[in-house]
Amino acid sequence: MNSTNGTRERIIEVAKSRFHNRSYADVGIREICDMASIQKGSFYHFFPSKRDLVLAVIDNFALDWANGFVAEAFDPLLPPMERIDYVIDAAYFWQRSSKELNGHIPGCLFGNLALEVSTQDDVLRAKLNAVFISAKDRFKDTLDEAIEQGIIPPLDSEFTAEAMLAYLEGMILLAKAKNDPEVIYRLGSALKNIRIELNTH
Amino acid sequence: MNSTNGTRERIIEVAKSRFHNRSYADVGIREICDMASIQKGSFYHFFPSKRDLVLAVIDNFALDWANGFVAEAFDPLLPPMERIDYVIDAAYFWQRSSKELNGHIPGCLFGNLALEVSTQDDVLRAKLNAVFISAKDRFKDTLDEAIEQGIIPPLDSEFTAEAMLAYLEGMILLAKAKNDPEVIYRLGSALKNIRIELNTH
DNA sequence: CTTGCATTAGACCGACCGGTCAACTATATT
DNA sequence: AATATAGTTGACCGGTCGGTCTAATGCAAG
Repeated sequence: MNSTNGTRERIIEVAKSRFHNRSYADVGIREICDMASIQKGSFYHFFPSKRDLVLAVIDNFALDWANGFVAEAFDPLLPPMERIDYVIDAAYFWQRSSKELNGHIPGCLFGNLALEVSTQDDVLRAKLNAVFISAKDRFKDTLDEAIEQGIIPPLDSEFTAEAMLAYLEGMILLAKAKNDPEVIYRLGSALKNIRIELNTH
Repeated sequence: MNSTNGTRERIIEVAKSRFHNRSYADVGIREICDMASIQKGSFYHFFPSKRDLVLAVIDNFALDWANGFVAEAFDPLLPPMERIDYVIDAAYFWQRSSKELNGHIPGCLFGNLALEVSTQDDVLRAKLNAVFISAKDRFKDTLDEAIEQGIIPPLDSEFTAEAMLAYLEGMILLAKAKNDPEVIYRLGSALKNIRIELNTH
């Protein structure tokens, strides 16, 4: 019943890597097929269009992410604010090792795609936004826990979580523009001190 | 001696708008020529390649920026920390009015381009990075002034400035992904409280 | 009026784009 | 063994890509 060769998975894996290291528009179906050692016909057997592929890639990568370093960083056994430091560490080491492998920083796939396609495809944009929302929620839960335990004074955990995500994406953007992972290392310490007070609106 | 028609300037203006609202890869020479009401021959008379065009667009936009809202926001007559608030206001109103005009948030041209091309073209990346560095320097000068006047406690102004820029770009990224300028409004208040202490390295 | 140069026009190029299609093969079910 | 179906092949499609080229303009100086 299950595909034996896992061709579909191979396509997604190749596309994920290519999209992440270059851009959605710059990577063609032909190239993806070549790298997955298949023919175009096979590709279109599994995906109706390039757009459907990138949709699947986003799902796949969001899952990787959730099960991978996000699960590690937001480990409930860690003290809440240490989890936030862990996020920085994970981002730093990931970008650094990517640079060692490929010579350049790929940045965040979701951030890259969001800036590339948001103005052109609202469905894609919404899907990317959903990933950001779930990332924000992780931060929010952590902040709520820290407040409850009296580790940090009360704040607007919803907005602060969003602000932390913004700062994280911004650091990665700047690191990519500099092609220097150390940016994340240098700026990371400020992440957990970001605060948005309650009732300022 | 000077070109009368300003064809070159028209090309840059059109390209700037298209690149900003869509993406570098997605906008073709043909489309730019159509919108500038010229033929391909004219385009290639002024620009050897599409890449040279985007280089010129970056220069042009950086100048617009420096003379426009950056000059306004970093007005030496304003109290230092108010300048930083002004940056947020400017970003917010700009994105909001762009959305009213086009239905979507274009984000920051430099951020968009940086994420799109940084891994593919090192010269382009370096040019974008230079724009970010000069933006960071504006923040740094402001912070140094605020410290000197005793308005804020001493901090690492270089890194804090970089962190502020990262946060700004991150907010814009998230706002674009949500297609909602209010993100900038909501999160903006945290910008001027970002701090990176001295000697933490 | 002529020369010379900057600018413009638009046909044209090969390459590649995303996508289609009919034929073929492998595999599982009956 | 026969059949159905999932997977695969590779030729093919119209269209667009970035870029070239030649010929025709406009215009200013001699």
